[in-house]
Amino acid sequence: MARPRTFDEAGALDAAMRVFWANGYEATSTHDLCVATGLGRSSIYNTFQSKHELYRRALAHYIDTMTTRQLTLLDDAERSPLERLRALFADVVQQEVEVRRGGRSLGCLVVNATVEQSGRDPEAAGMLERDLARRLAALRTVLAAGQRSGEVTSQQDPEALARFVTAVIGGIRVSGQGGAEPASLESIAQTALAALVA
Amino acid sequence: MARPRTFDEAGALDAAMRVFWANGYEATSTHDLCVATGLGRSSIYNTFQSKHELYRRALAHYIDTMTTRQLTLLDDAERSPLERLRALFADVVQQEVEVRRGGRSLGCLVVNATVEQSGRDPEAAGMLERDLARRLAALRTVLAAGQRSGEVTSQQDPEALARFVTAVIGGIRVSGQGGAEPASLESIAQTALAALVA
DNA sequence: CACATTATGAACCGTTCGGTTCAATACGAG
DNA sequence: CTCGTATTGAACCGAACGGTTCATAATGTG
Repeated sequence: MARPRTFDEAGALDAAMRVFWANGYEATSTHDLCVATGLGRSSIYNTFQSKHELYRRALAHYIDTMTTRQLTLLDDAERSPLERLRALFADVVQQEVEVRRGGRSLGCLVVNATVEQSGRDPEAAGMLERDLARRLAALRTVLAAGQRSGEVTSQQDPEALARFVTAVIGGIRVSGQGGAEPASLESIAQTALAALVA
Repeated sequence: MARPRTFDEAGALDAAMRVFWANGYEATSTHDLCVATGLGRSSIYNTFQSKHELYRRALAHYIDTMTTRQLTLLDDAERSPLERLRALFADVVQQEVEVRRGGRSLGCLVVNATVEQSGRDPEAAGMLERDLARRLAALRTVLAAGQRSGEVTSQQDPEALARFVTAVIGGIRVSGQGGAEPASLESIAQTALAALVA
């Protein structure tokens, strides 16, 4: 056969994802990607075709990890709908605290990409739209279940409440990037949750 | 004396602000700034020193316009605290609808700068921190007044509620950039407001 | 052990970047 | 009218950009 790779493609993708997450697309140079992944330029271009394609795959990798995790929380049949929502908020806050560097969080790559790229890169915009649709659908389901069981307010329909939850989560992410303390993020989540109870 | 300017510095600054708002800092080239302002390179560098300094001034200009407008709404002695908060949310939603291009909003330059620059540009981070502090202070005041008059829930202290309002506004902005319909943004604001009433 | 095949790093490519220089120009004060 | 000053656009600068080329090195297979 031929000479085998000496690096792990999945590991390189994960490293690239973290660079895009921390710096955004435009501020990340191909040199940055080489340093972060430990690969040479030709290995990167051999494996991922272009910076843009690597970004696409990094974003897909992030979405896959993050949304899978959140949908798992929202589908947890062991908990009541409200408990699942509480778990979702707790997960978001915890994650914001975990990715803190120098007093600020890195936020969420999905939010960062929405802000930086959705108006400029139709391909990224499409990925973000499909991801949002999945998350909204899962939220609508759990919110509707909560309304049926009487735990969740019926003052608005599940679609509106799902949009609200999504917006608050995005707001928590931006607040974390703005330097808000973990306790502040928790209180935001708590206020949002209180708004959802019947 | 000497040869006078043929352009309006304030107008050029406003045009530059819109480019940074739409494209972000990194994706905006000095050529883009020349086209948007109608100035030549030397005029831009004569007047604003550098791309970074022009960004700083553009961000300051945005903050000045936006926060002044919001603080005016929050300080309106003619309205009750809750009505002021309602007016603030309405203003945010209306603005998101107004700056829609190609089905998505441009969001808010303050949010965009927080996401793109706060972890990378300490000067921008400082401006954003000071602006956030001003907005939080105004919100605390009106929320505390609402609690005294019984309009606003006392389940959380004014600081926590102010953080919540700020987060939801940021979330509305990101949702607008993600392509949410105006009606969705309105329902988010409505849900947030409902969470604030006693 | 030799071959076919792939990975790799260094050197290279044209372009664009942010920024500067400079000669030509335009104007108000004297 | 002239002089000094400031503005302007075009030409220019070195550096960094994303991306390619290519000679070299490394390997499983026959």
